[in-house]
Parts: sequence; C-alpha cells; structure tokens
Amino acid sequence: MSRAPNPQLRQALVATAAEVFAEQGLDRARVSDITDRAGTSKGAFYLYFESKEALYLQVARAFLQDLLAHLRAYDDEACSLGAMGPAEERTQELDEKFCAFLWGRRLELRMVLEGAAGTELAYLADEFLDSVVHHMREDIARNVRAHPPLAQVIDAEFGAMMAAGIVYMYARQIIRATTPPDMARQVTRFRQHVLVALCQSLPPTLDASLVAAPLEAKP
Amino acid sequence: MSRAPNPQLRQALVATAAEVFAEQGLDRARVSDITDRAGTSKGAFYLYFESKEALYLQVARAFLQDLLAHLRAYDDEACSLGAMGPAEERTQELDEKFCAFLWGRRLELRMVLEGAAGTELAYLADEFLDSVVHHMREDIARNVRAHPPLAQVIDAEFGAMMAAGIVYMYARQIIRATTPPDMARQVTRFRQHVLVALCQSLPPTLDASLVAAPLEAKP
DNA sequence: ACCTGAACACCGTTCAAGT
DNA sequence: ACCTGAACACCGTTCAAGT
Repeated sequence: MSRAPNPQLRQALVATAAEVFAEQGLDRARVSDITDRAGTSKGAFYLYFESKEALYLQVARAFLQDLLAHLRAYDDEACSLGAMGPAEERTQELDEKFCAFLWGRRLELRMVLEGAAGTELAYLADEFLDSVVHHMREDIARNVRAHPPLAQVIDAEFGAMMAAGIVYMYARQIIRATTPPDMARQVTRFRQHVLVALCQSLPPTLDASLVAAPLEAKP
Repeated sequence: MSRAPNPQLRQALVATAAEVFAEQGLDRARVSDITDRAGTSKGAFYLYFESKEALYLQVARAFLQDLLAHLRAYDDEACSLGAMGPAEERTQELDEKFCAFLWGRRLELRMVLEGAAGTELAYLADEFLDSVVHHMREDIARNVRAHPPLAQVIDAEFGAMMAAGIVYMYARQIIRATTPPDMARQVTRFRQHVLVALCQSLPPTLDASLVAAPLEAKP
C-alpha cells in the first residue's frame, strides 16, 4: 500500500523506477528490473505501490506538476511573443531556463512522451502537449490584446500548435542526447526574426510603435 | 512463414492487424485479437508471420515507403518555402494532398508515431520525423540557393525542425479525430504570412525581386 | 498440405509462510 | 510488522496431432 513503513526502500523504488521506466517504457519494464536494482523482492513492490502502472503514473504526474509550475512562472514574466529590444535578453533567459528544466528532467520527459504511448497512460503525452499549447495560446492572445493589429498576422491557435511542435521536437532531441542540446538560442533567434518581420509587415501606421517599443509585461 | 499458401487469409490478417495495432499498440495488441477477428486460430498466425513484431514492422514499413514517395513527389513540384503569387495555389494544393494522404493512412500513422513507442520498433517514429525533417531541410536549402539573402533570416536546420513539429502536431490531430481536420489552409496561410514578412525584412535592395516574383520551380 | 489448440515460457500480481 | 518467493493468470510462441 501507499503508506508502507520503510520510506528508504520506498524512495529507492521510486528513483529506480524512473530510470527503468525511462529506459524501457511502461510495458517493457519488468517489476523485477526495478526490485532487483533496488535490492528487494518482487513481492515487496506491492507493499508500496498498487501496481506498476500506479507507480508510473505517480512519477509522471509529479513531473507534469512541475512543468505546469514552470509554465506559470514563465507567464508571470514579460516573455511575450512580441517582446523585443530590452526585453529580449530576459526572454532568452527564460527560454534557457525552460530548456534546462526539460534537460534536468529528461527521464520523466521520456516517460511522459514515449514510455506510455500505446498504454492506458497514453494521455500523459497529451497532457504535456496540451499544457504547452495552452500556455502558448494564452501568451499569444495576451500580446494580441495589447496590440490588436497583430491579430491580422498571428492566428493564436495555429501559432500555439506550432510552438508546441517546436517544444516537442526539442524534447525528442533531449531524450536522445547525451549532452544538453543548446536550443534556447535558436528559439529566441527565430522568434525575433519572424516577429520583427511580422510587425514590419503590418500596416505602415503601426510599424513604428511595434518595432521600436518592446511589449510591456502584463500588468 | 512469409510464403504461406492461403493468400486470402494472409491478407485478412494484415488488414485486421492494422486495425488492432492502431487501436492497441504493439505490446497491448493480442495475437488472439487479430486471429479472432480474422476468423482463424492463434497457431495459424505463425504460419504467415514470424512474430507479432514482424507483422507490425511490415505494415509500418509499407506506410513509410509511401510517405517517402509522397515527399519526393512534393519535392518535384515548385512547392517552395518562398513560393508566392501564382505558385501559391499550387502549393496549397500540394499541402492538401499531403494532409489527405495522412488522413487516408491514419491507422498506420498511429502505429508508427505511437503504437511502437517504448518497444524495439520505436525507431519507426524517428524514421517518420527524420524523413519529414530531411525533406524540409532540402526544400529550404533549395530556396536559399536560389535566393542567397534568405540565408540571413532562415536557418535551414531549425526551419526544418519547426516544420516537422507542425506536421507532428497535425498528425496527432488526425490520429484522434473522427472527421478529417482541415489544416492545409492554415499551413499555407502561415507560410505566406511569415515568408512575405521575412522577405520584406531583408535588405531593401532585395525586397522588390523577392516579394514581386515567386521563386521558380527547381530546374 | 493446412490448421488447431494444448503446452511451455515469461512476467504482473497475490498470498501463505518465514523472520 | 515486514518481507519473501512459490503459485496463479495472461499471453506470445511452439509443436504434436487432427482433417
């Protein structure tokens, strides 16, 4: 059961499980792989967890919680799609922080995005991507509210999906890499190029204010 | 074995397998699910296929072959990142054709992108995405060769990855949808906006030629 | 010849028995 | 109390026996 009496062993099982699950996925990981590495018996596993799936879910959920916290922190800053000029350094810093977070949690990232596909927990990957899409949609919408002409060139739904696609492709790199890929710079650079360009392509009367002044942080 | 004598039954097994595999993934699909639906015995399965995995691989490979053919056909047209003006209608037509292809093969799409994750066949998803990335990289590179200043604003590697991310997110929609999502229009619209904007943001001396004239089809 | 289904191996889960 | 490992169920694969 969940409240079993040996917290050391319990913790050892959780830590070992993250490794084994990330390596093998939910279905291929053997309970005995976990218990062997943690130095206990198969039977003991069920003193601490209801099932293999239950432990998988627990580890994945903890990660998704932290992801949400990260995205919300991101939202609280002036990390706006249209942010340029003085705000841009800060934006890049936030991009780097997010990338570092994913890298630091790459075992769980793999569990969520790949290890549960084709199982009852397949929805974990959806939760991850939906969170990112949601965050991006809000981010774009906020900027469009601040600068309505942007609506002419940015479709929030599509833009959010595109951004989530970039995050996903980056996550795949992380999952397979042995040394942290540096992508934050590319992302920031892309955002800058595209958005400077988009702003410049807006009706001339709006050009100056959009390009010259960075968007404000939300109030 | 592969050359077993009842082609009808063999074909029935292949067709049924695609359904069962797409629904349940490689590990959760039971051989008996397939043989029951195809109206034969578990034992018969092994007269036709070496293993469950071998059949999975066969179905997935056929799909990836067709995907490659599609991407190459795409390359043979003037479906250039920078294509605008008269070429744009044709570009949209090609986008729609590609989307229709994925929709028509959504069972296999699901098998490749999700059903094999966490198994020995996980590399199928990599093959899918790598094909798309490769195609996109070539497409961008070809356009940069035709119009060198584009190199200042488009990083081929990053652009290709972004495009593959969009394809992936679209594929997820397809996999979950019950009616074909219309995304070709969004894609074409996005490409148009961003690229018009990017071209306009190039050094003034180059503006006119890039925006006024569509890029040529490759020679 | 082609097919069937009982038998075997593997692994998640349970539980009677040990310490 | 807490843990172990034999036992059971499930499913991929094999194979001796049927038609």
